[in-house]
Amino acid sequence: MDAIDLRLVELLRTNARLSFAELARQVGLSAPAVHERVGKLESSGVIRGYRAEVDPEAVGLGVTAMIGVVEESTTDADDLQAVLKGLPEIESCYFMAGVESFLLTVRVGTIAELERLIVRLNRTPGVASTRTAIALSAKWENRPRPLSA
Amino acid sequence: MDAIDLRLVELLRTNARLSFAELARQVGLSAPAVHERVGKLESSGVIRGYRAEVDPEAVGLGVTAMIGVVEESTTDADDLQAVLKGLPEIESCYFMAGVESFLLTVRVGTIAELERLIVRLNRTPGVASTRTAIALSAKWENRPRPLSA
DNA sequence: ACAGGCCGTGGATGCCATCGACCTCCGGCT
DNA sequence: AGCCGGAGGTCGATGGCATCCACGGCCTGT
Repeated sequence: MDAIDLRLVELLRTNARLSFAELARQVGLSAPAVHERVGKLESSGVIRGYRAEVDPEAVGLGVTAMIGVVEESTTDADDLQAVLKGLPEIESCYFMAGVESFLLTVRVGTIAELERLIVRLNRTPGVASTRTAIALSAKWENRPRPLSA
Repeated sequence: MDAIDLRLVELLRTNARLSFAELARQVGLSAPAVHERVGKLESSGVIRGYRAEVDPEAVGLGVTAMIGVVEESTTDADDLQAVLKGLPEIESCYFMAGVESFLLTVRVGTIAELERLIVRLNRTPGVASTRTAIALSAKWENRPRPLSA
């Protein structure tokens, strides 16, 4: 993980579809060398995958919300996590410090769908309560931070 | 935006580095046809870009937190948003319903860095107060939701 | 019926991905 | 010091891919 690897990560973070030849030009190595480095970054888990970033509204997921989940004290967080994983509306799931054990970012098509999701969450065993905040708009999301280090 | 477009979006969302030839095989069209469709999806804004997903710890950003920002009533949200945009630690920024006008997801290397960021936020004009919650771990992030519609 | 636009296909061409052979540097051992 | 082995690089070759272009079929409105 040297400076060139970091540079490759940054380039791919900004545009995951750059060709190896183009990456090679940017970092001053040959294409096979870059190919091998990127392969190692992938298999070592530094690069987890490549995602197209899509306008959520364009695919019918215009409603974004954050839901804090407080657990019942009797239950196991792992069990609850497993249940949450089965809900496709949950885009991200963080285990948090604080009263709310989980913070979920959720993407649905309509407010009605959000309501159904909240009801379902409150009914699932292990959930004591939820608190949801609705995003009116995303100013920006998943902005890649310049990697200086 | 027909079923084939949706399929292409879903494929690229899962693996943004698929070749046009491979996409073509998956959807049953020719490579040039797919090339043209994807080009239109990009220029119409459905596809915003392609991002490598990186293990944050591997690039020295092991601390994730969510910060709610409540605005002073006298200030303009746009001005505050502009200031926030200048802080590279802020990965995502949502304008929210509720007391906290903005919800930020933040990525830093150390707790000390987080502390400095919070202090800076509280000092910026227009910010009345902040509330931060620290993520102990990310169970999953930016999971692509299967697009059935 | 027909003209025009949209969207597709197929072929051609130059670039790219990827493999293998080899080179170079460096650290550790004899 | 000299040697050995490994890591990581370059170069050249080759097969596949991206991309341009000409062409054709189908829907739609006249």
